[in-house]
Amino acid sequence: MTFQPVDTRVSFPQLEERVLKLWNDHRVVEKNLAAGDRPFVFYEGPPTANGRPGLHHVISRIFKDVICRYRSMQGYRIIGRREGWDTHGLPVEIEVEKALGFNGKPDIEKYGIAEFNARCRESVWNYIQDWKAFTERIAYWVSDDAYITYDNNYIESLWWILQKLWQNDLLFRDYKVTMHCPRCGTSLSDHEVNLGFQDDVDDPSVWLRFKVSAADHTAAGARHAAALQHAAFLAWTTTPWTLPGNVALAVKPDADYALASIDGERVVMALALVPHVLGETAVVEQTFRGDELVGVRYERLFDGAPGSGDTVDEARLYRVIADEYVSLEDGTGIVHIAPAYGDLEIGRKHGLPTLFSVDLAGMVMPELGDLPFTGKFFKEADPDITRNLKERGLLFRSGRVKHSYPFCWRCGTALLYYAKRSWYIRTTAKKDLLVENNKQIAWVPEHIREGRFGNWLENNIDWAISRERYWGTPLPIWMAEDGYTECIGSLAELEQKAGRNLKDLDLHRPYVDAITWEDAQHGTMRRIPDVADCWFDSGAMPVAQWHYPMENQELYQLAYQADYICEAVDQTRGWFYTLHALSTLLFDRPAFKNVICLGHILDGEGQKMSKSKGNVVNPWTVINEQGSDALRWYLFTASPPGSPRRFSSALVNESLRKFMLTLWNTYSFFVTYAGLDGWVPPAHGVANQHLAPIDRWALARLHALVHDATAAFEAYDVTGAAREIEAFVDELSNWYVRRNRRRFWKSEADSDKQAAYATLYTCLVTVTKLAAPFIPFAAEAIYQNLVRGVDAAAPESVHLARWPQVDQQLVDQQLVDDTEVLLKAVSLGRAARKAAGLKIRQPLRQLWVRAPTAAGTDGLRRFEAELRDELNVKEVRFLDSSTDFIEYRFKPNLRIVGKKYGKLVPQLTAALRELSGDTARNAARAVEQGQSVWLTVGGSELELQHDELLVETSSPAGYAVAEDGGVLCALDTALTPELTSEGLARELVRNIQDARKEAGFAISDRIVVYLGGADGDAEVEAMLRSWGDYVRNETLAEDLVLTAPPESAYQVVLDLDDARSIRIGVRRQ
RNA sequence: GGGCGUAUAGCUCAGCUGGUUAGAGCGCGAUCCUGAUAAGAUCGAGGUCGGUGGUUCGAGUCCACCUACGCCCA
Repeated sequence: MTFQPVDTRVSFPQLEERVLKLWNDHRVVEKNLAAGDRPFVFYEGPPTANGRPGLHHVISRIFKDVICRYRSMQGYRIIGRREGWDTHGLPVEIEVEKALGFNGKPDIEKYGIAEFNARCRESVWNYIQDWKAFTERIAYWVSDDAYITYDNNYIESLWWILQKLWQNDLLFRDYKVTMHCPRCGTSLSDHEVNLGFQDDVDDPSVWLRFKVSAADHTAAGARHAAALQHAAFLAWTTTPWTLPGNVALAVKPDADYALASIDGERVVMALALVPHVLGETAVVEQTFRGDELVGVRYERLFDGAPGSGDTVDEARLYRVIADEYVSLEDGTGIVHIAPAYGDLEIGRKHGLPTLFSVDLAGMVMPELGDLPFTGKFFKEADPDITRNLKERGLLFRSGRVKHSYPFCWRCGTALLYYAKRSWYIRTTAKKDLLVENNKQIAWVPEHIREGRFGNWLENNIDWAISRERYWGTPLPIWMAEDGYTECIGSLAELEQKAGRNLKDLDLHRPYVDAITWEDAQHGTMRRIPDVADCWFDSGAMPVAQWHYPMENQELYQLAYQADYICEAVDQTRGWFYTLHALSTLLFDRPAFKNVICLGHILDGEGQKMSKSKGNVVNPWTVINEQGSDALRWYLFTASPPGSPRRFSSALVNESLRKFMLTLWNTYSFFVTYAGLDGWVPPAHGVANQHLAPIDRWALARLHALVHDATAAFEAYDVTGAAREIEAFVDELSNWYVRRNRRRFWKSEADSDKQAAYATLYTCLVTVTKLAAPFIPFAAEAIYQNLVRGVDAAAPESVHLARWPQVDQQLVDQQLVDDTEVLLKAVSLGRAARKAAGLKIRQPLRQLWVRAPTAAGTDGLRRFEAELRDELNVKEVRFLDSSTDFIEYRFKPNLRIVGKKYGKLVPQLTAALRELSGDTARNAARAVEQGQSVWLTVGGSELELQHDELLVETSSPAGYAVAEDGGVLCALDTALTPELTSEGLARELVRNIQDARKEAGFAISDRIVVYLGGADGDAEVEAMLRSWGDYVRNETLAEDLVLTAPPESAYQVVLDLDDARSIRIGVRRQ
């Protein structure tokens, strides 16, 4: 039993296809979904399947996936890891309308709701095959057991929720301003309204007098009523036809208002706007703060008409209110409020009634009384209304204005802002709890909680839930002619009302509309025609996905709150909100505990990807070329999840090369040599005492990684965890493997070699498990070979294996830190060589090295062999302050000193700079030994602690030096003939190796080497006398011949200097 | 118009509660190292840390305002 050979020229897309087959053959997904004991609850935010999956779906699905995989490896059973499909709503209807060539609701009604809804039901599955293939191919592991929002069971649960809200007085009927087309007789969606905005629409612009009433001011306003007698409020509007709907005037509470006189009359308006509106001749008599005017009553312009069935509280009408929403940008700073035609929110906030002036056909209502413009179309009534007001002395000024205004995209008629009866969920009733519950949620990125989401909750308004549409969850509200309503909470209840079996009833329109019953008191009960906002469908999924409470009561007890959800940032006002709102309203608790909120994916230029721009990246292209793992890794590591990211396949390629291939090649290296040696992991592991220091380092580093990656995952810091893993793989490959290659090559199978194998094996297996949630395919392939290949008892998939645990025995932070200093020293040594023009191949006599602290230098001592080898020196010496050939420089450790000495810092820095010679050396010694240093600064003596100083060293003469952050490497550059000779030997070896490789020889081929032109060269001959065996050994040369190579040998030329060269030939034995 | 976020090298990103010479990877140039590697190392070119002002001994970091972009809302 041994490992399968691994090709370094791997094709990840092909490998992934093979892994998919393995998972299918062994039903791994199924087993994984069923595994675990402790519950971990995940909620799937349902996408709509009526479009092709794109890159943004990849990112949200893999961020969902990675956390579930991690938890699963920790032994959790993931509840709710299933598909979910959002199937209702206007976008679906629009698609179907487009396909049928329809032009709005009348076309649909003519076509028939039953047939139309049947088309909608089909259309949501247009791309389901794409979705299924895509989901499998990116390894998003969910069960097929999807919840579907149009399902009867799902709808029944929604009814239960609605009834519960109803019972708690949280579902109510009130006006809602919609954009209404008077000609088509229908409300338009936001989307439709946006289609029909026109700029530069010519409209009237009128300034009006609202005369202060003689009496009946409320207490607050009464104080100033006397001063305001015979004055009028000035207000401005571009829609005179809304004036009969006026119920109040609004001022800005903290703005200044002026009582001004002009041409003998007294008017009230915002002080700041007086010069602009009244001109220079106006005289300000008195000023008030806006909120001082609250309650002042004024004379109505017209008698508006209440909505049918409404009773109007006269006392609340025609008074000044104060609201922050009032702007001083234009107009007079006093705003005419007509809730029926756009100011409904403010009306509700201030408890104002709603009065109408025109009907749904856009005609001025006869209820206003006998007026010259009664029965006219609202736009055409404007001049008549203006004239009427002028005749009554209420018009202050009039003109025309150009602004933007919405028109019906279908028929071009000016739209009406119109308050219609609508159904609301009273979220404001629990606003404080919404805010409180949000504080319990852990958001990634954190700022969403207080920022975007928190703000949204602070400004909460009631949720308008009804839609006058067809393809949606029918609201289960039945109403009698007299307005009596009942809310039905289940199919059983409806059956009881209807008095018959409804098991086969499709709960959608129009079928449900046909269910009526007779109420003894109120007569025939009919369903209201509205359907629910489809955000209600998805927001209710925690309940409805399980058909609770009709089914799954026990399951629901586990799954009533999600441990984790993840969607893109646009869901803060969408799904995140509706989940949160419904959970708080129904159960007083947050719906989810942790949430990752993803930024959007942009194209390479930072532009939003959209079909019209043609810059949409098809995920399949990337998956087929670079593989799902590479794409996943890129998306996990490239930037923090909450940031918008520019996508480029070049960067996916970088992930592939930088991480995937580094891991793969390390794995391949291991398998190659383990295969040659027939090495398999020993049953009882490797005894600790056989581990080399670098093995201990690798294991200490590994367990630090396990700790850090686990901690990052626990904080839902996916990117952090991935970046930790990437850093480790890099060090494993470029330090551990590179340093230890010879231990794997050597022919003796001693304990040292065993230790190397065991160490590398442990690192690879462990890191593979850590990487498994991120790159499920490659991790599986590696695991199958390294673990399953030699241990039939191991879990059959890495995704069924357990998450690695930190082994405290192996943790050694000191060793990890010391190695970091070593790596730094090695890097500096190379820099020093580079600066002196000395190749690494040329051995040097001596290296001097020091770390910033004595302890650091001691840490380096244990790596003397590594330093010698890496930097190719004969001897390593460690510097301390007793060495007198270097100069010391000092800087303050600002992090500590800055706070302590404040303004003294510049002088202190200067004083330290002055230290030199023996004074400096003494100070350096003191710092090294942990003693304090006395220094004269600004005339007084300061005692500086050893950690308040940073010591740097400068170059001794005759040495090649590099220094950074207190680490110093100094190389003795003097060359002896022996050193030169050895350098030449290594140069020769390198050239012969190159020639072997270029000639295409196998690693184990024995060869003959010809050295043409070397015969008689004293330097070369001397070198061969000392180093001939070394050269033969390294290059597997049976023979070194000092003659020109024959034609049959592969040849290269090694230049010794300008005049001399060796013609090297290699030939297989 | 409001809210939130983002802005650091040609590109993608680090930069902890303010602190020492602002870093990494990719790309570019040069050199080196290399019989696991599509890799690695060193050096170099490339930064007014979006702008202006402020607080501070000291600002990429904190504050204010502004600009551009993105998202959401109006």
